Amino acid sequence: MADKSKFWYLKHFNMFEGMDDGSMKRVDSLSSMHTAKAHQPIYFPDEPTGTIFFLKEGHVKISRVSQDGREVILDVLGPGEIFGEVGISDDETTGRNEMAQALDEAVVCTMKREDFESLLKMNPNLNLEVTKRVGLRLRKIEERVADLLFKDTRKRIASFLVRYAEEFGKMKHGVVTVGNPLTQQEIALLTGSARQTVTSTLNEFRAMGILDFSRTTITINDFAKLKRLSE
Amino acid sequence: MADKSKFWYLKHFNMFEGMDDGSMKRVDSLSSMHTAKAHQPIYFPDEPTGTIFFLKEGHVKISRVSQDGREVILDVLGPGEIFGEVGISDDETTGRNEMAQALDEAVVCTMKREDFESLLKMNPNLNLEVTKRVGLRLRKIEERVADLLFKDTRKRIASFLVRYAEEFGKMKHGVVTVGNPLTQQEIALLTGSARQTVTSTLNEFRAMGILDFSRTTITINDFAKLKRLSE
DNA sequence: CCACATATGTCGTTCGGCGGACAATTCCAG
DNA sequence: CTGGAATTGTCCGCCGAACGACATATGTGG
Repeated sequence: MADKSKFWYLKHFNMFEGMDDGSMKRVDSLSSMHTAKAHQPIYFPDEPTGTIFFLKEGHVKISRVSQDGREVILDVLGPGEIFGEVGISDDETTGRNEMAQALDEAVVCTMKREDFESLLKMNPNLNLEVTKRVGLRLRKIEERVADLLFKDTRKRIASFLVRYAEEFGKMKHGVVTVGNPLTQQEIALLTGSARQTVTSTLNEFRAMGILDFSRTTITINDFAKLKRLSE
Repeated sequence: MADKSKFWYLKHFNMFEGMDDGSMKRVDSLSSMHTAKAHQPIYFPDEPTGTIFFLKEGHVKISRVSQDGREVILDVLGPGEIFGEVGISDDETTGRNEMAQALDEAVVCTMKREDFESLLKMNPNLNLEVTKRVGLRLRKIEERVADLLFKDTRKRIASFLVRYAEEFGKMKHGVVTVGNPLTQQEIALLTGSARQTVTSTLNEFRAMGILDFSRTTITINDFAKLKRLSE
């Protein structure tokens, strides 16, 4: 799984590595740390303006709510990811209807966008690192668009499982285990399908011996087969 | 249309502005310029090396082809956009199955990724600018995912027209005109619908007096109404 | 440890819209 | 100007999968 190793590497690479002590102290003084329990929204009332978040531990879902109250999950992020108004311009067209919510116990650092930007200007390597991460996220979501555009529901769900496992899973003796903070309803929102369909598809995959799952964990026994089903 | 002006501004902002002469010369020596006629590919799925492209004039579509030969259009880019392996890591998991193709007469500059990266390291402002652009593209595509996930075909097509007009259109006396290098087939690929559905939806909109169109141009008479239909 | 909330499982109906078939138009090369 | 290629227009049958209804299982707080 050459893909994965790269992805993993990038994600877990400490962004602030290689910074001189002075800058490091500056980072420290400019950022503050927060923790959030599962299902808690990650938005801190005191910081309405552009804020950058660094996800240290746990998982966060980025979602959007439409007028009629329906939710769409745009992305699920893990440790090492940056979110918030990364690289977005000055006024906040943002704040609108996007929200971030902890999926499990999550630890995040926050920093004002202005501060972050000035930090970036002073640290070219850091800046490059950020660009890479955002670029990676761009790829990830492009992949998802491609899925939505030309795969049927079954393939999309398989595809989701593959990518989710590649991103967050742990491989052991050829079996991939993923701790799963997502409900089937949420998987449905991510894959653009109905909750019931997710249920039956998962059960179908289980019946085929491809995977096993409980509420909290997914175990993929036959990764290759799952991958085949997703294409 | 506050949104648009910002978007427009960002896009047309000259990335290399504010660079000192030395760097400017370096940019000049490192990049080369190419032109492509309509339908000409700019790079192919297989293309191995890391190259960055700057779109100076014209429009380019970024698409992907699946095993079974079907095409998905990931994005349509206009002047000022960067594409290629922006911010992607060292080895190229990339080259895979993505391709770029000119939609009309297009002018692009190319540069090797390594050169570009070293340039970025030397020019923090440039780097920040790149990050912003990529971030903007991330937003754009997130918007599209949201559309695909909770709008029906009709709304998606309306939504596409709105965004397309906002990005590339020219407003005059309350009427928006967009030169349109896309075929209905391509609009279908972008919105995740069937060509026939695009045809009839466009005609429906025309019958409603919302817009008018020929093969080469779309004119939107009632932008507000179109926007309402897209939500 | 019990009650209630939340999550998962199953079934059948309904319908948006995909995709085939074919006609009509527009475009372009020769 | 003319014939063929590409694009657009129209009709409709069929199917995937959304959604409602309801049952069961699992977890959580009082």
